[in-house]
Amino acid sequence: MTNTDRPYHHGGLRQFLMEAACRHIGQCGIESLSLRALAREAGVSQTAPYRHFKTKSSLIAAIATEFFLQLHECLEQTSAKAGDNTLQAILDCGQAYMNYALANPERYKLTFDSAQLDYDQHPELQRGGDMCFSVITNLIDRGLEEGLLIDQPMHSMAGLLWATLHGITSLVISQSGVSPEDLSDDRPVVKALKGLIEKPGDSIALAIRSLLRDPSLIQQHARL
Amino acid sequence: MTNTDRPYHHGGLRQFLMEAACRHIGQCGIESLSLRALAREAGVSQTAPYRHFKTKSSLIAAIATEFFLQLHECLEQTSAKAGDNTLQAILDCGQAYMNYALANPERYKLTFDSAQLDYDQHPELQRGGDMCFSVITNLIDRGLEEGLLIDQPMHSMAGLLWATLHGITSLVISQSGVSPEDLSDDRPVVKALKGLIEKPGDSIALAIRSLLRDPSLIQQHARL
DNA sequence: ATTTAATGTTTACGTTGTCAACATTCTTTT
DNA sequence: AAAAGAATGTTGACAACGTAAACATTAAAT
Repeated sequence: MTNTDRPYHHGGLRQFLMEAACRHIGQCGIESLSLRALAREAGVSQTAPYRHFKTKSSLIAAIATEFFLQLHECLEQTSAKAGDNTLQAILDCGQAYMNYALANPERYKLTFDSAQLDYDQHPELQRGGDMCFSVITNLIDRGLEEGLLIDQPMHSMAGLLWATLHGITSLVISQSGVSPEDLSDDRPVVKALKGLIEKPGDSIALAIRSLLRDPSLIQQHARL
Repeated sequence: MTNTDRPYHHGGLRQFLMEAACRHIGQCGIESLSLRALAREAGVSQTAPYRHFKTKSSLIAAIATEFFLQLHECLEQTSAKAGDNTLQAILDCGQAYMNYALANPERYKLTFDSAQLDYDQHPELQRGGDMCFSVITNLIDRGLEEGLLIDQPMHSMAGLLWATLHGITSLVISQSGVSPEDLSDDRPVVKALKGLIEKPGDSIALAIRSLLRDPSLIQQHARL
């Protein structure tokens, strides 16, 4: 007999666990996530979560998958808003990618953490990654068709763009405990990170410059 | 009384623990690193490691610090080898960064994992990062002085270059369980990663193109 | 009304990180 | 050479975790 008045069936335990886990991850990080603690918070026994998730890892995979779907939705909307302006769409999607990730830093980090997630065991994670990447590849395809981009393999340019966005985002997140106000000393690393944090649009624009057939086009979007 | 013939004093336990931990991390990842298991391997009691490291986290920080120092050494040597050719030095250091990281993927990942390491608690980690970054900033400074690079803030360009190298490296590492032979299906994500793995030099060259005052200079180093 | 399935609970195990107190031996000081 | 101090071990203990197996309750299906 539990010590609460909650009926025997929780009724929405799976959803509760995912939401509570997202809150915990956002506040305390993945390292201290504990199924037992989530079960206590839900007011159920410590092994009840195992009725909804085979393992702790399964819960984490579900959270990462959901994050991919949300990120994809955000990128699709951003791409659609830019209409026919391919360069604008690429810039906006880059900015949106970073904004979304930086609004959910722990979940973003988690989603690419091979210590926490085995993509081979979770095809839905592979599909989620594919969906997000397809927004980027579609825009690179358009850019190639229009002659906007240099004549390089689409996958190389899409891969580099993704790697750059991922790199900026990851570096900012890994230093996320340090706010811009704290970054007051004059260490070069700190100044570089401050630039990435405060003017990510400029960094993204500079990165995209490498893909442009006419690099001067970027000057309409950033002072480069 | 232990069940071995080892004298009471191990004699080199700290060094043993660091080396054994590096081997373990390289083979099985950070998630399953256990001080008790390392103590067993060393033939000492399970709390002996706490005479050399205040916490498990202290051991991990020591490993990351050592990695930074080794990476710095590698970058300094690579930069020196290129002599006066700044563009070549930047390209070579980019390649060296990736090569070194990809030869030690789990330690590289660990070194930037904010879930494992609190840089504020370990100033030696901050110094290690500063040292490595200084190789990059020195090269960017030279490039600016020579008129090789566009007229942008040094820290922005150095930050972007670092972020790009970090992004490529991190993405390749997070998919490191998938070898190029396995990447045989035609998913765009897989093709992009394959490109990053097989021709990192091209990706680095393409990225550096964005910083060059004369982008055509990169054609001497890659078919772009 | 009965059966099945979903979703809870209880009991248990092995493992972990870490603490405090004590033990041994190496180094330093007198 | 002896004593004191420091370094580095050991032992006993605690609280917590993830997970498994067996059992219990109730919601849904037949």
